[in-house]
Amino acid sequence: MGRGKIEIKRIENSTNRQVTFSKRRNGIIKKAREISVLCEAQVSVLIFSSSGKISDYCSANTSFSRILERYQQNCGKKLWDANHESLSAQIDRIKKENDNMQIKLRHLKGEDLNPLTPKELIPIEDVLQNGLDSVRDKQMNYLKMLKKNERLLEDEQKRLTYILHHQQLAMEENVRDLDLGFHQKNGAFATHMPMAFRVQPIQPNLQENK
Amino acid sequence: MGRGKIEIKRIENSTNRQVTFSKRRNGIIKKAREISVLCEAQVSVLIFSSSGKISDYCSANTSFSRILERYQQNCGKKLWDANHESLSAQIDRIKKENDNMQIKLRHLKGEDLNPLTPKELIPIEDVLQNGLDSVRDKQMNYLKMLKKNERLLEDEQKRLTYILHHQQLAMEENVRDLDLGFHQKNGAFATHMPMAFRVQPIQPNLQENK
DNA sequence: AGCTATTGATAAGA
DNA sequence: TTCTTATCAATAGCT
Repeated sequence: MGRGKIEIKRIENSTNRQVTFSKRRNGIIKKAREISVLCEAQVSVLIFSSSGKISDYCSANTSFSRILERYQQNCGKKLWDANHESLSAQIDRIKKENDNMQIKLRHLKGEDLNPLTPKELIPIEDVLQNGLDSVRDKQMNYLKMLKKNERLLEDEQKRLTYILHHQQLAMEENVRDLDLGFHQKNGAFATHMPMAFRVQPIQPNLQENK
Repeated sequence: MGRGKIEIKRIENSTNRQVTFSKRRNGIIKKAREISVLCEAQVSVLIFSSSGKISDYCSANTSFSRILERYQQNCGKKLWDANHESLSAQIDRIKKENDNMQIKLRHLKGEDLNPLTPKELIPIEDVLQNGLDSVRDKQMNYLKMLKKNERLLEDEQKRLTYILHHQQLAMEENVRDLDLGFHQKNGAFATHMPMAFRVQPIQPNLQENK
């Protein structure tokens, strides 16, 4: 069909090949559409050009997924071996791992110990003992830390009380100064004020007189 | 192309439809083969007739799997949603489960306890204590059983010794009888033999005089 | 299944 | 890429 008959073998001329690809691809997809309408067929067509361009067709009344699934069911061939199989294998592997961990967990919880021999109980006991030691060690650390914090808070409280005391002394002195009247200069007056501003309740590390 | 033009719509006559399907299906597959040879294209065609008959074509230089994989990679569409997705989801679910168990196991082993609060340490401690109690309980049971077995074996040994003793007595008596000559009947002679056959070292439960 | 008149597809050229 | 068109291929209706 065309101006001349052509042999069915690779078209060497690249441009020609590209053009022919385009035309024939359209033809195939048109045919696919026609047969699916005329004969109520379900058709899926996937075409990759040599340059990697992709074209596809799928009957209107279905989807690629459904066609593939149906194909696989009907003829037993595994279409997506690579993917499906590897995923299945992965699932099996993880499930196995899961089961093993489940068993270990159960054993550590003291469940399902009956089928175990005394020899198998020993490592379990060791792990439990170690775990218990670690947990209790950790708890002791927390306790120590709490006590330490308590001590620090006490110290801080003492410090604040001390500062408060001095502040009060300073204020009392100010009041006395005011009572004496304004014969003194501001410069002298100011020497007492910094004491009040230097009280910063929290952040003992920033205190110069720590 | 044919003796008359036809509209592209469902062919009502069933026989006709079937025939047309056959012809056109062959046509499409032929076209697919041609384009794949002429243009170095990779082509996949799947066709289901309305009666469920399946036909397929795949370029010689590749496979369905590869084409599907390539298709999925190139155009992002997920071909096997139903399968692939569900498998992926399953894997994710199991992996999550796995991770959780792994964490629990680590905690029970006394690892990775640092990020835990004291409050979170308490149930872990409880589980460990329970597990340890169970394991040690089990070990105690085994010990008891061992001791019990030991006692049973001792009893059995005593019994055997006793039987052996009687057997020896019987044999001595037999020897004495033989020395006296054969004036006695076999019946009387036989009364002593059963003692020997009744010695069955193991299986104390089957013994009448247990 | 074959046959063949007819329509459809397309190779080559623009 | 698209259009045109001469030519070949596919196939509808029959047997």
